[in-house]
Amino acid sequence: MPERGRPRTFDRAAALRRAMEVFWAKGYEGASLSDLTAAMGINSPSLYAAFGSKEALFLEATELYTRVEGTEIWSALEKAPTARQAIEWFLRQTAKAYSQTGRPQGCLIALGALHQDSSCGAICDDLRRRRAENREALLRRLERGVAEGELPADFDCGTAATFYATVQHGMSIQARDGASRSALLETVAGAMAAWIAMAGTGAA
Amino acid sequence: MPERGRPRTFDRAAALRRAMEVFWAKGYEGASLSDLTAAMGINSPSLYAAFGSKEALFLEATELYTRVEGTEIWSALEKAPTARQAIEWFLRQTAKAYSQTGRPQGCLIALGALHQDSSCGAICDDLRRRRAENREALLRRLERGVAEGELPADFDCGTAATFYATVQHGMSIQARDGASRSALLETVAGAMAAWIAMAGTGAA
DNA sequence: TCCTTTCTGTATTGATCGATACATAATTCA
DNA sequence: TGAATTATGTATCGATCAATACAGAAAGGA
Repeated sequence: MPERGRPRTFDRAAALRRAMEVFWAKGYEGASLSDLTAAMGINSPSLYAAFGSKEALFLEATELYTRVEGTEIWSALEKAPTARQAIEWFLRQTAKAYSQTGRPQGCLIALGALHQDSSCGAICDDLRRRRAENREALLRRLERGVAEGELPADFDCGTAATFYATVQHGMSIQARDGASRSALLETVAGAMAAWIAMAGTGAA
Repeated sequence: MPERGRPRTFDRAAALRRAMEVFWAKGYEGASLSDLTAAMGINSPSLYAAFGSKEALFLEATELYTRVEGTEIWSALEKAPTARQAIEWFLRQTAKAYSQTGRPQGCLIALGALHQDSSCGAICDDLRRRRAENREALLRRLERGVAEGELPADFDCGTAATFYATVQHGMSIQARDGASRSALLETVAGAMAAWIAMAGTGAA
């Protein structure tokens, strides 16, 4: 069923990816329509026809970010054979992703919109929800470790999930400050040192 | 030597404090001149006469924040008898400060301006410098712990300072997400668990 | 009292914000 | 081929941005 009317002359998916990069680098409020249209290679009427509004474009961009940029970080959680390795791989992939050159540093979900009082309530709510989901994913993996007997029954999964999620948020700010990969890995080393004490299981 | 000309009719220090609270809640770019003048109870010409520009006002506000709001957090570093207690008090004071009601949550220095690409280069540089100073303060306290024999000679002060500074940054985002004090203290507990492994000294 | 200096309030500046009106171009359907 | 539909480019909308011009008010110095 071919579409009616004049066909679109730009690649919607490619334009969305460019928009994601602009939001990633500048945040929701810091990214102006001029920034977006310039990066996307289109005029504002095309943007509004294809995406609806700046807010809707941002929500699509974060969805793309979650689906594309976060896969290596979060798939590590599932692939790792133990909870301990899951957390360590998760943090190491974070350090790697946050220090890659040629793209914005840190995480769009963590840094995209932190000041609720502005006119971006829905944006802040969406990012907050995604951050909460990240903690939930950590929590589930830790609880699996308890269920499988890797971790003691009294292991405090909630505390550990909160802690590691918070460490990852901090790494976004660290990365924005220009931290090298080795500096980010120092944070990982510190966070994994906590594991030893929390789980009572040594060995590196 | 009395001042020439018509005297100012508002309290400059009180107005600066109001401005600090607005920047704290909304960030540098999110705080408009209208927001600022409304909170300060003055008109924009008075703001410019007294502070110079929005940028200069922000720099004064961060200086005030560092001097007033951070004292309990950073004085804990010096007062604590051991490096271990210094870090723990530092984190506990952070959890307490970041979860106080009736004021913005999280840290102005950590959250005030994270997107450099905007037109706020000097602002971002100033905040980044202050964040680096915070890590340096942690580093000095840890090195003192080594010098005093509390910590082993091969204790990696740099890694630990980076780690704890990053945890504090993460706690700002956690606080912005509405985390309760007990949730922030979970992060503190996780971070202090790392101490046991890093320093090789147990006991709570 | 008059002059100088500084602050205050009103009104406004040019620039930029997010979002659209409108005419034209390009396609499908009948 | 003509009508309907959708996209594009130009040009612009009212609102808001940070920052000021200007005239009047309130002080000290002469």
